[in-house]
Amino acid sequence: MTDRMEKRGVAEALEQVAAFMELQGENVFRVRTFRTVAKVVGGLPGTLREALDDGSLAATKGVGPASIDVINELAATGRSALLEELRGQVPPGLVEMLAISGLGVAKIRQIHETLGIESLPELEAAASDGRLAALPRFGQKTADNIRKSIAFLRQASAYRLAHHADDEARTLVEALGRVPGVLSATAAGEVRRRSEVVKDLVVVLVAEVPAAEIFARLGQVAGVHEFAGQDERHVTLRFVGGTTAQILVTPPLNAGAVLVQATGSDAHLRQLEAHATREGCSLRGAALWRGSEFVPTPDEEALYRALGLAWIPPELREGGQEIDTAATGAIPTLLEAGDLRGFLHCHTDYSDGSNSVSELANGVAAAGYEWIGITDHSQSAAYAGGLSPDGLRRQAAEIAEVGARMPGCRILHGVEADILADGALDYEDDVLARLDFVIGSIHSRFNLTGPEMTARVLAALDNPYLTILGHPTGRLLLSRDAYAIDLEAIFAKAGAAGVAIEINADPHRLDLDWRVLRSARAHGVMISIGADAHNLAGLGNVAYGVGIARKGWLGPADILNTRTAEGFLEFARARRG
DNA sequence: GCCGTTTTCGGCCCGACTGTTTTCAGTCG
Repeated sequence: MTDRMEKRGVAEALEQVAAFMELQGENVFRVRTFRTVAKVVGGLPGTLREALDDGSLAATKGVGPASIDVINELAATGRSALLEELRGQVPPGLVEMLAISGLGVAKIRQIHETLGIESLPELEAAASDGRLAALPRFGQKTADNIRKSIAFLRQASAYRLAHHADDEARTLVEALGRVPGVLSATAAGEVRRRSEVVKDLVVVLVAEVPAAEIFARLGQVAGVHEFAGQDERHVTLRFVGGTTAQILVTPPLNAGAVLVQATGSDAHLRQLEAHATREGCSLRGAALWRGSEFVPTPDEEALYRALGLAWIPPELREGGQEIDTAATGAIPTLLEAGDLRGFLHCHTDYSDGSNSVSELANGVAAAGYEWIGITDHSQSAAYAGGLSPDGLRRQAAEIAEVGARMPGCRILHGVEADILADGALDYEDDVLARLDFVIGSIHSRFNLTGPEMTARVLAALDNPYLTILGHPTGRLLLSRDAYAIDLEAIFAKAGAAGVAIEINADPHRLDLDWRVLRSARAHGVMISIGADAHNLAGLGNVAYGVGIARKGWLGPADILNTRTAEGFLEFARARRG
């Protein structure tokens, strides 16, 4: 198990404790404590073991002795007596219901107590046959919304977020790479394409022995529960816990063809097949053939070269223009993580982040960035501890003080200002003028109509202090759709006005979507990659933002935070006149 | 459950929307 998996497992157990307690009617502040501690554990920069041993976890604000006891037990045994006791007292199906939008603790308890419902299928039935709508303070709309939400959850459950898929794939690749006879193990499919959500885990094994021998050894891999759908090159592994993965085995001579086919989207592979046909070739049986002649493809370059194509980065293999472009040899240089000089969009303990200005700045400097832009929440975001103008002033003083001790990394003072319902930013101009830059984001009133939402954002773009439009569509992957907004209109105005638009790199958001990035650039919009980090672990979000930028064909010059601190400040100042 | 202190007990995030109701409880960000 990787360290990230261990932290995630413990964090999830703590979340479960909180959910069970909440459904039991436990004190809301006790519940909140377990949620807070779960977040802290999930956001630890190093391993859980280190944080327990050096006392840093126990010293973290919000983490007390009762939590440490539970975490110690989970770390040592993988179990928690507290959680198991709670499981015996509350039907686990009720916890699943907490994920349904519009259902909170009170309604779930009401449903449980009056209708005896303990599972999602039972709830779905009651929402359809009128029993739910007949309950006091329920109605037809509530029942319909619950039905819709259950359907959405079922559909979403086939996918996982990119960072979860990454962790699973990494664990799998490590384990499979150690199987005797395996020369290399590579995650393919959506993980390798750096997709925002992942349905299928696919791993390609290059082996020096026949596939059958490898298959015979897979049963010994830790956690493998059963095999399914086996043929001569391919097997589906099912793991304890329900994860499944497609495993492909290839001899070295064919590794390129197999990896290409295991990586590309259906659309990419269809286009590739059509291109191969025009070249007098075909991809059959996971190999490349020119007429009836077998063409060896020891790596991907060999396959693409044989078809008269430049190698295509996996992120681009989505069936867009990549094959036509590769035929002319003009695949652009894509953004690399190392191109980023500045770290943008992070929250400190001044609002809802868990680290101090100094801790974050040091973490960012250690990660090799030249500058960091601190952006806590603004005053209207009361639930996130948003800063009053006075809070901003105190933070400015602390940033100046910390900055004086850190010559290697410049600390810029920004804010993530709410865009209010009328499009105004959440401070008066004189407050915004004191900041180095401003990210504007929507955090409330999501239910405006498309035209209203568009007008709201267009109005915000008129504010000369706005530097970057944050998470522009508000989507939460697998949980909340983007709000209705006319992105083309936003792009046109932002491009003309010199406002950058964010790729929010939080793996729950990845917003802008990669599919619209080329259109944004065509309108002259500068793109920034915002980590939206709430703790040191959030520094790792940037990799997902880089993946999305690459999927959108963006290069270093398209990205605002590849500039020096001074270059970035010039961009911000250019609008202020 | 945790914190902080005017320290061992009181307070902890709050305003707006939704669907129900006909004045507001529950949910959400």
